[in-house]
Amino acid sequence: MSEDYKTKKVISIGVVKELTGLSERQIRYNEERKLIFPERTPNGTRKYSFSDIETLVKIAEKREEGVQSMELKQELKKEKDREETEAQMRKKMIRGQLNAHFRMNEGR
Amino acid sequence: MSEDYKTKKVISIGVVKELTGLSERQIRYNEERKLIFPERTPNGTRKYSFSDIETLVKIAEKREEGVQSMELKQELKKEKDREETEAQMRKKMIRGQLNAHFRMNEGR
DNA sequence: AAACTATGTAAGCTTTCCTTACATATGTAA
DNA sequence: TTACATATGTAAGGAAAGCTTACATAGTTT
Repeated sequence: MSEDYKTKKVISIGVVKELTGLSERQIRYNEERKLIFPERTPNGTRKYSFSDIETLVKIAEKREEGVQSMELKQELKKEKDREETEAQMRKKMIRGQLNAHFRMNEGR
Repeated sequence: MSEDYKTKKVISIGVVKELTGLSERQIRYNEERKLIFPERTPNGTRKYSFSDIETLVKIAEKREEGVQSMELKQELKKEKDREETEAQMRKKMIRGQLNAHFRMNEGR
């Protein structure tokens, strides 16, 4: 069992609708504008992750403030980049610590 | 958004089938035997959590070893009790630490 | 004004899910 | 051994959920 409950795409549109309060139309429209990327089962049913749901909620909030798709896309991209950079940083830090560790125990 | 991705019941039976490799028949049967407890939407569609899926996999493994529902129920109950006890313990420990903390800063 | 954005809604169709019921192979108990 | 219990398959018929396409519309941008 894969373990990443947050990003695994297992939720169908009806539940997404429930959890976000958005209409199916709105949910699909956000896909059309390339703001979310559900997967599809072999027969065409869309599957979303909890992460997608969070993104949808953020989008809906922004849109209420008048922000539109193009800008939202920029913002989401920036956010993703930032997250990835942070993940990279963490990785490097761990590697650094490991290196330090092995240098310490070097001539064991 | 509630945060507990592992226990939130959002997955329909088709996906559970995919993820576990069990037949719908088997999945529903385990419910009949009171080994899992999916929720229902207002219209009767079953909704499972990742946690349910993990339970189903455990059940399937045990059954292959010839263990049957009655015993499985006992085992699952024991496991649940154990988990709850552990959660309790953690709570108590935290409370203990908090108490200690406030005793330390007592006459502040 | 023309084009674009965001959303609603309807039609028609396919897929998914539900319940009920019967069949069956094994295992267990009377 | 006959009878019951367990675990699973499968089929029928119906209801719910999902999909695409298309048209309508109120604002916004160009």
